Parts: sequence; C-alpha cells; structure tokens
Amino acid sequence: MYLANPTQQTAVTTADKVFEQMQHAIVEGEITSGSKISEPELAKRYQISRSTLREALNRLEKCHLIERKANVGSRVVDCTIEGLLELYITREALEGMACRQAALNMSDEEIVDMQAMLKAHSQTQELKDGVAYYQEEGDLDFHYKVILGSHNKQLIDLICGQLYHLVRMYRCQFGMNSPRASRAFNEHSQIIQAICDRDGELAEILMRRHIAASRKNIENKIAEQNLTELINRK
Amino acid sequence: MYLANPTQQTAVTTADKVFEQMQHAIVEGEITSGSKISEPELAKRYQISRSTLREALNRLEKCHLIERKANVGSRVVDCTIEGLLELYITREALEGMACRQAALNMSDEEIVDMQAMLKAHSQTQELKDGVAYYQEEGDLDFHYKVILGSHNKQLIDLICGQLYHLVRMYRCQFGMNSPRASRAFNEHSQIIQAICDRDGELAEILMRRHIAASRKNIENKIAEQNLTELINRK
DNA sequence: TTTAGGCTTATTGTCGACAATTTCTTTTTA
DNA sequence: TAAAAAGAAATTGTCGACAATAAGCCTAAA
Repeated sequence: MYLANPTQQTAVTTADKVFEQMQHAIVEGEITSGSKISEPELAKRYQISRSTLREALNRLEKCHLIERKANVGSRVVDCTIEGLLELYITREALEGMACRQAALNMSDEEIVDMQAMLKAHSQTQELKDGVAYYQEEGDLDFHYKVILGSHNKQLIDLICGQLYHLVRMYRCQFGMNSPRASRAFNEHSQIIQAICDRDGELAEILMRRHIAASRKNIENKIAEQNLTELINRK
Repeated sequence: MYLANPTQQTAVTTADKVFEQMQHAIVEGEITSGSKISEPELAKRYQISRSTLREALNRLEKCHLIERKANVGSRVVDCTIEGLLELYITREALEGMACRQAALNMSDEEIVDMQAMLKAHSQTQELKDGVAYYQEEGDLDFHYKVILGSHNKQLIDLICGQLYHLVRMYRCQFGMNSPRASRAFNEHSQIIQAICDRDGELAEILMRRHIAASRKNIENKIAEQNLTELINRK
C-alpha cells in the first residue's frame, strides 16, 4: 500500500535509476546529510559516466535533496531545526489548500477508497499498538491520498514531487517516530469526514491544525531539550 | 526597481546564461507555448553543445517552463485556463502563508522600505493613470517584497524560484493588463498595514483574498466569454 | 610566526561522438 | 484499400576527453 513515489513514474533511463538509488540513500542517511558530493567518486561507485550522474544530480536538486553552486559542487542538504520548521510551515500552507481542493474535487470512489484505507490502518494499529513504524507509513499514505485528491497538478507536483522527499528525509534522520500516533489518527478521521461532507473550508482548517500540531510538538521538544541542556551545564 | 530575478543569483556559467535567455524567450512567447523543443536545433541557435543546452533545459524544467519525457523530448508548457487557475490556487496558499510569516518576521527597516515602495507606486500611478504596465511591475515588486519578508527559504524558493516565472509567462501570453489596478492598490495598502501591525492572521487572510479576487476576476471573464460564444453560435 | 603570492592538483563545466530509442516512411499482406 | 510489419531517419541518452575554474600547498617576504 505504501508508496515512496506516489506519482508512479517508473524509471526508464539509467539516470532515473541512479536518481532513485541516490534519493533512497540520501533519505536513509547512507549518504551523509551536509556532506560534499564528489562527482568522480560517485560516478565510479554507480558505474556510470559523469554526464549521467550529473543528470541524476539535477533531479536530486529538483526535490531539494542537494544544493549546487557553480564551479564549486554539490552538497547534500543538511537537516537543521530551522529547515524542519520551515518545511512544516510550507506543508501547512500547501496541504491545507490541497485538502480544501480535495473536498471539492475528489470523486465519490476516491473518498470511499480513502475511508477504507483509514479503517485498514485502524486495525493494523490495534494489532501493533505502540509500533510507530506502520503508523508513519499510514500517515504518509493518508496525506498522499488527500493531495492526489485535490486534482491540482501544480499542488501535486510541488508536494509529492518535491517536498515529500525532504519530509521523509527529516523523519529518517531525526528518527521521528511520532508519539502523536493515536491523536493523529483521530485527526485523520475528522479530516476525512469534512472531505466527505464536501466542506472545503473545514477540511482546510483541520488539515492545517493537524500539521501545525506536529510542528508545535517538535518546537516543544526542542524547547524542552534546550532547557535540560541549560540545567546540565550548571 | 523591478526584478525579474528577485533571488539575485548572477549567471556565471554559459548554461546559466542560455537558461536566462531561454527563460526570457519562453516567458515573452518568442518560443511558442506548447511547442516541442529540438535539442540539436536550439544548440545550434545558441552556439553551444547539446550537453550545456540540456543543463539549461534542466533548469527550465525546474521552474516548470518546460516538461520532459524520457526518450521523447521536451515541450514548452502550454498555457491553459485550468493551468492558470491551478496556479492561482497554489499562489493563494503559498503567498498567504508567506504574508503571515512576513508579518511575524520582517524587520522594521524592511517594513519601512515596503511602505516607501507603495508610496512611490501610488505617485507613478496617479501620473500614468490607466497605464497598467507600471502597475503590473509594481504588483510583482510588492509580492516579491512580501515573500522575501517571510524569511522562509523554502517558501521563497518555491514562489520566487519556481512559480513566478510561470506567473509572468501567463501574464505575457494572456495579455493580462488587469483592470483591477486601483482596487489592487488599496488591497496592497491594507496588507502592508496588517504586516505593520504584526497581525499575521489578518495579513494572511487579506493576501488570500487579494489573490482569490484576481482568480475570480478571471473566472468571470471566462464565463462571460463562453456566454457570448454561445449567443453568437445561435 | 604569519600572511601574501604563485604554483600544483583536483574538481567542475563543456564539447563532440557513439549507442539506444523513438518516429516516420515504405513495403508487404490480407 | 487498409492494416501491419519492416526498414530508414532523426532524436534522445550516455560516454570519455579536454578546458576552465576553484582549492590546497608550498615558498617567500614582512
């Protein structure tokens, strides 16, 4: 069920395949966050020429996983707290709107499908209670469905094609197995209900709250951590 | 004052320069919207090798001005009504949030600067009343300032680095010299006031209304046009 | 000892050629 | 005549080599 690539564009060219491998490697942290990328080295590792490697790098840059400077080279983006919070702000705006559009544009079948997914998730969650991993994938599945449901190519491309690789990267690197699992679950059902009622305004508000809550959760953790650090220094 | 490239990253490499030239050519319609791109032909026209042309194409793809399919080639995006409306929806979400963040994060100097700009625009508008061109540039200037004022790299990159080239393209291709000039002007001052008051919530609402109003204005025009077409057919 | 300047090395940008794939044309067959 | 298959032409993807730029190192002067 879980899709790392919801837009479903299969890789045909070798640059595509290397792109997917590197994307995976960066998200999982195998290629260290913040590290410099050596074109000759990576070309050797993947057994390809520098040209096709550069093609792959271009796509990685497109989804904000690396940054390039002319005549200097590429670096893997480094995961910072500020970057994470900025990402949440952006998601709040985009996914909020996507959710509003989903309430207006989703077909009845899509809604039924989404409800079924939620039910399936609820059962696996009951079985594996406390195991956050499945909930994480379920969370992504849910968000993907809503975004695709907006039927807005621009939004879909921006969120699924670009931002979500970064989201997954942060989740992996910061080891975010959110303890908000059960709360998030209730929020998901509320959102689906609003979509089902075709209430775009409410759907947007709920989605924004849902994402803002995650952000605040993190902000609190940071504040907490800074506090204990302060105490330990004394 | 007016900036086509608000992020100010000067082109150093030849691929950069060709990218800027082609970007201009596409936005202005010199390279026809929807047309297929021939790599050999363009490489010859710009006197560069196919490799560096492809580098330029990659950047054009990054700001959604062209679309590529593996083993098939690139096309300039074609400007459709649906695409334009989707763009407005996306802008409403992103710029609304950027405006909220600007109210929270802009420095006092930035705000003063923005107020000065508005005043300057108001004077040129009084002088050249009815001439929409200056207002158009002024409109972009205003929006750029707000977006940069959000101090959110993610938002800035998405809007200024990607969406706004498309916005300018649509404006050129559809010849949108908005008759909303004077109304838009008042809306701009309201927004600046909200930012000045550090009222993020209101600032977002006003910006969203401002953009939504433009969208509805277009939707009405379309509906009107369809109506007259229907009548003429009889 | 530190800083400035020039040299060496390594990395990125650009080029032209070949391979793989698609598309168009022509030929064959029902 | 129409449809399908085979062949030809053109286009895109990939490769290795060279040129231009940046980074590191070493020497020399203050």
